[in-house]
Amino acid sequence: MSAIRTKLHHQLQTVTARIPVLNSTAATRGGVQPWNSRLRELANKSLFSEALSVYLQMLRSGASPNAFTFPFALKSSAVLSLPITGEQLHCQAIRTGCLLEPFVQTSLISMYCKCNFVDVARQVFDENPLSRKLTVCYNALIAGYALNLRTKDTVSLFCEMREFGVEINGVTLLGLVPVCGVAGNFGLGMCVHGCCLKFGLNLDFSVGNSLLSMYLRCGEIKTARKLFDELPGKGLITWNAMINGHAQNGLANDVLELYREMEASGIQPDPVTLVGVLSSCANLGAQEVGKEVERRIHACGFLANPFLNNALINMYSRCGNLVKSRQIFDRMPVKTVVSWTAIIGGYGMHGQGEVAVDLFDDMIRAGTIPDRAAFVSVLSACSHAGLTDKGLHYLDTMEQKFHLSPGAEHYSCVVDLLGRAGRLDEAHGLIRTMKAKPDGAVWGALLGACKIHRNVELAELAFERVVELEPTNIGYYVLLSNIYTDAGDSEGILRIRVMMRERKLKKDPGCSYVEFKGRVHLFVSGDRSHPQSKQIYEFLDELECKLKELDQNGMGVHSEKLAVAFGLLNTKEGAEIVVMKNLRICGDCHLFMKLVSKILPRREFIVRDPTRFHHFRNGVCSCKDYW
DNA sequence: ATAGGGTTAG
Repeated sequence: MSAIRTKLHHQLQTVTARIPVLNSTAATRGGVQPWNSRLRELANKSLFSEALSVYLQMLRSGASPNAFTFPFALKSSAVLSLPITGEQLHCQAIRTGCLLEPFVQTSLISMYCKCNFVDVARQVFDENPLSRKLTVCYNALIAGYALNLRTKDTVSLFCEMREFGVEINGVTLLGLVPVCGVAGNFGLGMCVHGCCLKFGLNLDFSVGNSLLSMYLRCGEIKTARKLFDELPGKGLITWNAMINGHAQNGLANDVLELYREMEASGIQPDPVTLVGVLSSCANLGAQEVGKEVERRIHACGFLANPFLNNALINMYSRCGNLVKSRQIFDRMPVKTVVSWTAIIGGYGMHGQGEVAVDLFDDMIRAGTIPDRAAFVSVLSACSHAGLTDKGLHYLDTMEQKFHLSPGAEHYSCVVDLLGRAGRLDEAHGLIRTMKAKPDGAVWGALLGACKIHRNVELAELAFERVVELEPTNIGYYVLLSNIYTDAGDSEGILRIRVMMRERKLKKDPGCSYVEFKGRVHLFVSGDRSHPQSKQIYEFLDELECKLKELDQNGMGVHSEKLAVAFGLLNTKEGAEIVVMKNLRICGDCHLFMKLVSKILPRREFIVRDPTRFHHFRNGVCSCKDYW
């Protein structure tokens, strides 16, 4: 921090030399008032860079800034995160004798906080005794500490405020919220909620919104819902907090429902709303809802919003519509690393690893610096497409060229990569020497590779580790059990079964989702609650009969494939995507789809299993390595 | 006339 301070100080001195010395004649010549109203106008319209250039024009014209000028200019440099400009303003406030004005003081503190110079803000706060009498100054600094997640400083300042008897208002409590949303600080959040009740601020519109997002960030969905229902006025931000909070907790179906509720309540969504909805569509494979959102984006004129475009690319990629996602990507005038990552991930998921890898190289040529997430997408593309050496090369590049230290999420891709290629010892060696702590996914990837290459000994070792890390993940028990099955080791199978019983682990019932006409239908194995389940089962029986004729091995049809039947039943009417979640990727599932496509050769449908999409057209699947 | 807070993508 002191190094940054020194650097800033140096810059401050150089710019101070360039600042024109203001004198009274200059000030009277121009008159500051018209400049101030122009500044206010621009700042109110959020045109902050324009506001700053107006400020510069004002200086050039010879007018002297006064106490009404600085808050606007400081807010502009805060929003644009321009600490150097902010320091210049600080310096000019000193020269013009405006520094001790409460409004200027508060704006300054806030500006330094927003530019991540909280300690400089603290200095400004400490240097002026007036600060300790003003709620607004405390509020600005508390919010600054909280945003930088400095829990201790945030809380001690809040306590000091109470000790000195400075008035606490809604904004004070709002400022505290960011540190409450961090895992482990939930207790603090409860205290803040308690304070809100104590000060009678809990029904304040903004405080309510803030508490809501705090609970959602902590994963306290039920508490959030209760608060939401109690809030007297629900505005755009209330709905946004709710929708995005649910989206981040992976509750995609609830998001779609909330979105409908929001529309019904007559509140128009903004880009922030739609980003959350699109991310849920991506997770559910709900392309129809996604398309509806896209139409809305066009209608509302949000087309230029980069957040929305990235969310659209992600949604179409994950829903298997690579043509659409590529179109949007190509049309984006400014592509960020997030845009590239979304499109690379899309191609990677579909087994088009070569395209993904080429795009990654294009990105680097275009001068975009990849971050850790971008490397995850390219490494996983390599592992899906079997581009072993390419993947190893990227892992190397990541460290050597971009100075990013790979995390467990990167190593799990590379272990998968080596494992699939049969280089099990190298994969094991990598785990032993990797710098990050191996997590369940890393050992799980090795276990999966042992299944492919039938290595029981290494599988047992990997299983031991993975079960230490994720003792309740049933998938790994099933995987080892299948390895024993392949090896004909009936004792092994029994051991796993006993272990699962001792740990009270039960296999979750298989379930699938189907999107149909903007609704996502959930099917659980053995469940007959769907209103159309009678027709679905009849259709399933019909399918099964035909399948038996074709299938000599007698694979049978499980009820967890209900969703597939439902999707096929409605294909004529537009069910586009059949999402098969939690469905084991085993031979019979693939065979099932193959047979279904023979029975229904003219239907076109897409099946998504947990790792990729399979597009069936005229009885043929587009995925090369599918059969 | 001027200050402090809450919701966004991979």
